[in-house]
Amino acid sequence: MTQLHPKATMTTGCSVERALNLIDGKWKIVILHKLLKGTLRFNELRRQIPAVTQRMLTNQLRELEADGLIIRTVYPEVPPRVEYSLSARGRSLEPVIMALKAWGDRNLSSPEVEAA
Amino acid sequence: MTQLHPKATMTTGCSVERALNLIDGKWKIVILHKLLKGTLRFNELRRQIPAVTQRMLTNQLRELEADGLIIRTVYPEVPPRVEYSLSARGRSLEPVIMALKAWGDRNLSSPEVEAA
DNA sequence: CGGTATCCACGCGGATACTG
DNA sequence: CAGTATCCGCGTGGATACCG
Repeated sequence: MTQLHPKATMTTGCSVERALNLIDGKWKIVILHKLLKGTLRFNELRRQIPAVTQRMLTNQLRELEADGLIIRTVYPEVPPRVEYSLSARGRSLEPVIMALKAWGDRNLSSPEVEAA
Repeated sequence: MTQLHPKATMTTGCSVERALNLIDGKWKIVILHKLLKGTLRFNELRRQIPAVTQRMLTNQLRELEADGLIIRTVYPEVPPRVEYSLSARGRSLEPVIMALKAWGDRNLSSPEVEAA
């Protein structure tokens, strides 16, 4: 045991702060976003998020699992196969993720700024 | 120069990742959430977010300002007065923040609810 | 009041090597 | 394929003191 992800859940502050505790970490939202489209294997996730390292991906996946946002399924096959999918709780974050994506598409795709 | 907040903006990954770069940091979303209700002074923000330290609050506010999400107004008065408010861009994040808050309220069963 | 400046600890996170 | 293990730099962020 490397004793990573020593957080899982926290109980401080308002609902916004507490919600953030579940989705902070550099890659959680991105991972959840990818999984919205369907179940993915470990290396499929890696390929879809090139900037993440293996270590970090594992770490974030473990935290997401510990928080009940994703489901990790191991198939005891000869070439190991592990699939990650959203739990009901994780899927309930879809409005948040899509709102964030919509905002990103609108505010970051266009180089123009400050449309007051 | 303390050389803090050396990020401001990044341009990597998909729109979700890039959007996250603007709102990562432990307190940004919380700050934006508080400012949704109206302009606040520095110490008013501190009081509304007890867990944040002065240093971090300053840091996060500077980054938010650099990213054009909030507006910092200094009133040259004898007891200094600095007010923070959302920019148009920052206010456009309201759907994201409210979606997150709604999710937190529903999934974390918060003991208290604040009026939107 | 609204910050800076400085010191310092800790853990995040990258790089690399190894495994069942 | 899907991880662990280990090393380690560096940024994050707390505590404290000071300032205009």
